[in-house]
Amino acid sequence: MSVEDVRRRNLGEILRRIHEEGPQSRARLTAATGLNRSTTADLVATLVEAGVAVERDPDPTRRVGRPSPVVAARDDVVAIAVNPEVDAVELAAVGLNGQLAVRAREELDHLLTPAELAQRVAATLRGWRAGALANARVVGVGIAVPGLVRASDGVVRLAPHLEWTDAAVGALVEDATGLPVAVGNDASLGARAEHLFGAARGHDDVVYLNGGASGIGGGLIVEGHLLGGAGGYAGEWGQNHAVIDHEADRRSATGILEDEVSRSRLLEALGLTVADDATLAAAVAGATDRDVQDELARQRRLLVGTLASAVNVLNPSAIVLGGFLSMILAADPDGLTDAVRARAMSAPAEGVQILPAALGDDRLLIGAAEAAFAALLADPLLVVPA
Amino acid sequence: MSVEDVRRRNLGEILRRIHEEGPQSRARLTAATGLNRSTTADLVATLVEAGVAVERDPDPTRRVGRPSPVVAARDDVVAIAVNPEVDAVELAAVGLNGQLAVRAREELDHLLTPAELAQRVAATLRGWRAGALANARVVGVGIAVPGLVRASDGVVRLAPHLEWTDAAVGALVEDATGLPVAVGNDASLGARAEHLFGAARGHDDVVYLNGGASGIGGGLIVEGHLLGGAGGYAGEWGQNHAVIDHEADRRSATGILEDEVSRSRLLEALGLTVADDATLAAAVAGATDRDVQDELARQRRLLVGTLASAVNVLNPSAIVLGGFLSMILAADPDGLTDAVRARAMSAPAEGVQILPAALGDDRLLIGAAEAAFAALLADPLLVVPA
DNA sequence: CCGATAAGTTGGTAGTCACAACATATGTGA
DNA sequence: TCACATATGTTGTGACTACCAACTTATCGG
Repeated sequence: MSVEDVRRRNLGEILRRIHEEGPQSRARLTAATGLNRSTTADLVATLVEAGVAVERDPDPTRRVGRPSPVVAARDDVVAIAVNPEVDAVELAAVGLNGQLAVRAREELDHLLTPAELAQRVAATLRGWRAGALANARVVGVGIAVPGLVRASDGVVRLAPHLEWTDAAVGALVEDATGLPVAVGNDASLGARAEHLFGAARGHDDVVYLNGGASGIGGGLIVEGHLLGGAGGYAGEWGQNHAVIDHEADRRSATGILEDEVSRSRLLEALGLTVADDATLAAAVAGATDRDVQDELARQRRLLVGTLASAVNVLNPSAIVLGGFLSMILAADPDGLTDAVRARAMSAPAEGVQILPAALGDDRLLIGAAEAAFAALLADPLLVVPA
Repeated sequence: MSVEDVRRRNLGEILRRIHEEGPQSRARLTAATGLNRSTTADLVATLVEAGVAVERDPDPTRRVGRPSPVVAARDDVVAIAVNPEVDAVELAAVGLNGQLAVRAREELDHLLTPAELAQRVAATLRGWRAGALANARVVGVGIAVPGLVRASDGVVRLAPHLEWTDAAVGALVEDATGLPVAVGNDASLGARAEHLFGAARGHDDVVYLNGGASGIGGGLIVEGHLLGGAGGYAGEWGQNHAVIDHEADRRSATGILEDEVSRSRLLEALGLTVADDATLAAAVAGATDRDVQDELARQRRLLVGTLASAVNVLNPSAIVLGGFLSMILAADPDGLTDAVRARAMSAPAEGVQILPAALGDDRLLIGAAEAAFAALLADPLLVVPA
């Protein structure tokens, strides 16, 4: 490590703070980083010069002393976030300030191939560059894929619902757009988003589980970092076998968690065939039917086993539940939390909060953009101005 | 981060390398760190001056070029490692070179109190300082406790076999010895030891499970770091509920993993009452009895479920099994590995190795010493010479 | 014995942050 | 309205660290 690395890190830390915490005064940055006033001023000037931050006149405060200028991340520095689904592709341009600048949902009548995805991303980006993003600087593309992703090189090993196997998505999109591309598992990126901007904000050790139509995915935040594992495949809770205390609770032959605790079984109990998450949530909240309550309780029991194990092994300070899992939580928040506390060891359990995910539909796009921003935050001067 | 931090880190990295990898040439350190020759020379000189490293004449090599001096960690810089058990206390002085300088086992006829442990550690240390450690510099004490430990302040929340509850072991031993003390869970420290010097050497993502007489403990290495969790309680696999596919495999009412997969059930199948690990291992290896094979197979089946879940969630590159779990592995290594591969998802499973622990009885002492050395390695100049 | 190779040694340089002294902007109270 | 306290920005200097280039030393092979 050399002296230049110090600057890289300090620039990165300041940029990260204004990115994650929003605009703030130079004085606050000085206090938070422990750097000298003069150093902070110099670093901020460098970030402004590099085109990633702006300084503006201080907000009128009611405090003595010389007002400190407010530093903010530029909203015209953006990452392109992409989330391919079975029946649509969602795209967005997310600013370094955390706001979605543009957003599009392209409905599909067929399954995408990876090559087609690359072309669509490039085409959409061309359109935006001629319009909404005319003056923006695009620093990269982040893609949230529902499947197993080797994060290191952006190869999708297996995405069953998209029917992709060993697809070099990262390389394809890089070629089509000319931009650096980060690819990640959708649930892992969702975990990152909830950690930075959602329910798990401020928690350094987080277990995140998301219940979607196609199963249960997850992500782990360990000491503030998204855990990837050796290959980048970490977080696949759904395929674990559930602990089933009473055989009466079993619904599937295998006992795979996502076969037992599932959105479709919940829909079935409600007598619905299809529903978006909002409709489902309302139906669950309004249900008084005994069958529905029983099914909710059954799924809750199995979920408790998984969460208690996670508490014992990982000792998180927060567990965040998204998708239909948050509805199971909402049906009886204290009951679920108490059950997990009772089943896990007391020391790790006493500190854990179980929370519903706070970010809505934007979660995956924000997470994907975050993956694309990672390089810029690690070294704000590396990415040269357009 | 300031320029001085750069030196701290570079000093720490060099000291860590010679500590973990053993004596090596300055040239090799230069290549490994990417630093300049002159910088490496300067840093090594600083470490020698600080009394933590020595430079000696190069080993005769058969290579052209000027020989490079060999840098080694000093063996007279030691940490005191302590492992309180139910019927004894094990103590050792472990050198920064990784060797055990002195070792003692003090048998007990009663359960220790935390205060008594502190007195014993202080007394033993006084004895050593008058003898074997007369010229050594003791930098700290590391204690491996069989129980839940809050690593931040060294409080043992619960150690059922020692009958300790909320015991401020760290503070007591600090007062008694005047040295900085690190306290950790025994299995977690064992994981660290196996990671640094044992079976998991070179693996950055490791799941370690140890089967002892009192249950199953574990530790997690994530990206090369020991995972502590929010409170420092992470790694308690034993209290998880096992996934029991066939009711015939169940032996306990609760289905708690360490009640099902247990050393005592193995002893029972073998018709033994007590045995040390070596005896047990020999008995397991030599057993041809059908009942023993059945019990081994049953425990193996349940262990497979736990390991497969760990693979899905954590995607480790190695799983290390210690204690009687390594005997279950040894009875059929390929069978266990194949079963885990078959049950876990294929992408994370394809890269995982399941290995027996390589360190013997010294594991906990080495892990405990490592915890005590951590401060010195983070900042080699912080700890002033005695 | 000489050339090739590899590495140690030395003196100078550049980058980075800290610090002190001074300047500036705001609120408070007489 | 004005002096003063407070908080912060600004500027120039200094200390620390690693890098670099040039030189020196040690070994091997022919």
